[in-house]
Amino acid sequence: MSGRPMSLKKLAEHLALSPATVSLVINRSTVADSIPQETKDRIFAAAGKFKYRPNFLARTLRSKRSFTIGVIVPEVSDGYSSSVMRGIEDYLLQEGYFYFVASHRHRPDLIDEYPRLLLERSVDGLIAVDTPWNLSLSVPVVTVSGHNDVKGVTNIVLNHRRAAEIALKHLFRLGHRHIAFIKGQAFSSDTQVRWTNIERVARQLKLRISTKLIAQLEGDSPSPQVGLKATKRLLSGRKPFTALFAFNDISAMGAIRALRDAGLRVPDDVSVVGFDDIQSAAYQNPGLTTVRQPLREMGRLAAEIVLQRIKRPQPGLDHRQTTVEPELIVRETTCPPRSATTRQRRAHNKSQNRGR
Amino acid sequence: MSGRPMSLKKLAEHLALSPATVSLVINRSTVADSIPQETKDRIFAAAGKFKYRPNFLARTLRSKRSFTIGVIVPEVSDGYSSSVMRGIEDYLLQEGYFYFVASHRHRPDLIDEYPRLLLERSVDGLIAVDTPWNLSLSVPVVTVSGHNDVKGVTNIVLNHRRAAEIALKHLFRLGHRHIAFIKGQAFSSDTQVRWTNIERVARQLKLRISTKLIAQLEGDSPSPQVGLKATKRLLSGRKPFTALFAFNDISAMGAIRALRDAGLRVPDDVSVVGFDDIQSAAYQNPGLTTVRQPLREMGRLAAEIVLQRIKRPQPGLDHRQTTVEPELIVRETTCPPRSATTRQRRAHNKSQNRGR
DNA sequence: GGATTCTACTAAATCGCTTTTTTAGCGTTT
DNA sequence: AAACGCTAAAAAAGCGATTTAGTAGAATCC
Repeated sequence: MSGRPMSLKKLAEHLALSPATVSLVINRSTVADSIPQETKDRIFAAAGKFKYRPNFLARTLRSKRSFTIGVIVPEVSDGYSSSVMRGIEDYLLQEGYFYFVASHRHRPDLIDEYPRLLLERSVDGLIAVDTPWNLSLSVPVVTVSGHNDVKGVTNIVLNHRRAAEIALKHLFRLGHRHIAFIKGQAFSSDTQVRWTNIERVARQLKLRISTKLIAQLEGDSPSPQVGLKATKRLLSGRKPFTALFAFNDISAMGAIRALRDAGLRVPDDVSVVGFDDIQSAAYQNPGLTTVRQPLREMGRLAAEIVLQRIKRPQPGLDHRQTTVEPELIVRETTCPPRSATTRQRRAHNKSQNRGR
Repeated sequence: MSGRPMSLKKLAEHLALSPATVSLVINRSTVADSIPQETKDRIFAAAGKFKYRPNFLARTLRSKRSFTIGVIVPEVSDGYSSSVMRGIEDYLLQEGYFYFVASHRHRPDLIDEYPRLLLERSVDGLIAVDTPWNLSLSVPVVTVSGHNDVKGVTNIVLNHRRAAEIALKHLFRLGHRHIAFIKGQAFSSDTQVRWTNIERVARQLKLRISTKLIAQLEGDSPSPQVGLKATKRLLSGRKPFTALFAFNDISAMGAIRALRDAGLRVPDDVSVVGFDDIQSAAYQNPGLTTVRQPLREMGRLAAEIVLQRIKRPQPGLDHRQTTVEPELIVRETTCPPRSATTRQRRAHNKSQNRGR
């Protein structure tokens, strides 16, 4: 009917009140305490009748709160980010916030640019997922799997020590002694910590990691292709292995494909352990054994923390870290190594026991 | 240094010019044509020096263009939506737009509420992915896989006739005559069209579809679980089938799991065809044969169309439809039916040929 | 009964920009 | 010399809210 949506001014005019009064009442300001209930009722009734909704931009411009969060991810469609986003969204929308998504695909220029652009759009806070982060900004920042100690940034990280432990111990107990590894790409924020912890746990288990059995993911495609290639390099190294610990589920899927293509059976000839437990991991054939990261919970936690920090900024407890726990999900891609290796295992086990 | 970011007013003051002049020059308004280059240079120099960036909200409040799109999806982490979103994002960010994401998980109240909420946030346009749509809004709307004819809404749809054709003909040529089907959930916007076209093509192929071999997905979980359950129902019907055409890849994965659990081999005992070709389809073991929807392209197209309609609204060509083509991706979950069935197939083929 | 405190509001200043309308000065026509 | 048309810029009116400071009138206090 009317040209454009009802504005505060028109509503006030209709009520024969000033815009100030209407605004105060609608926002339940304490200043409006003295206004009689009758008048308040009139205001709410009119607002309802004309379906008055305050103009979001005007309100934000004035009050400096946009109820908007910026989410920066490497890639929206890679299973990892989207699981985290699911958790972020759950909480954010429920709390009346919306969010912008920007995916940088590991391009340094975009990693640089997006935070600025989002800040320009007055986001109240930022969540960065699996993205290297060094910026200290004027709004709260929470990273998921970020490892830099930056002022004003809260990092949500997995207990990587424990993750390495449950995966390696699982393989070790099954009898594997020749384990190959696929490291993450240099740009992934988890690559470094993950590897450091694997080395540490391996030392503790007295497990020797052969440099010939380490391959690194290369290229920024989010597809299993990169894992396939890394595994081919491993295979062409001609040093045998009975198990493979991949950097993530996606690369584990590529690895399995490469192993099959090479005529090896999974898990009979080579056991494979993935990382993340993305949705499709459970529905691989065979089901992928993997180290589960509680991605959705991590996203939710990130959202919770960022909102909490927006609502009441704590000057003291500014930058800190929150750790979440991994869980080993044993499915069908791991089993004890076969035949020849079995004897080897027994021998190993003996010396192990003696060592204790 | 300075408390808050440089504003137009302060910049103008520093230049001893009025805000109006500075605004006009910076926005390259034709009104500023008469202003000498020297002055313009001074303005740009100062803007650069103080890193002046116009306040986004103020600008939007005034000019009524937010350079923001709302994207409504059922679920951010389900492979389908995220592939589409990838395409949407590619184009949008490249064109200087940002987008809000809202996922409704098929809850009718949210499907109702989000468009309003997004409009309140002054989005310039809306993209709805796999979401039933009846609203005619004040901004351009583009749906991906929406099938309602609504004023002001452009639908991007797959050529479903062709999709049914390539899938069924593939199975038919392999010799399958007893094909089971998994229909989509009632809330999915493709369910109806997809099924209508399957029936049409089946008639054309003189292929009888037994009602006992139709199962419908139930429940709104985005996991393969629902496909698994549907397949179990199919299996318990005790009517044998040699092939299964699933509603999507996710349910196909669940179906494969159910078939294996029942001791049936895929594809030797039962061939399976999926739909969508989400990322993980290629990396299933065996690789999933599926009808590929160009999801990313559909997203990109949606973004292109919505921006185009924002930039120059065409009163005449308002609501229309754009069709994209499917492609059959043959991997490893389909093969001719076995032994007993083979004879059957020969017989069938003969009568088929005679029929022509 | 004058001062003080409430009550019930309103005025007006922002927020930071856009955009139409004016203006002031100067050279050119007719 | 009055009228006109440029040029170069400024004034001012929004956009639609929020929020602080203020005020008129009634009630209360001493």
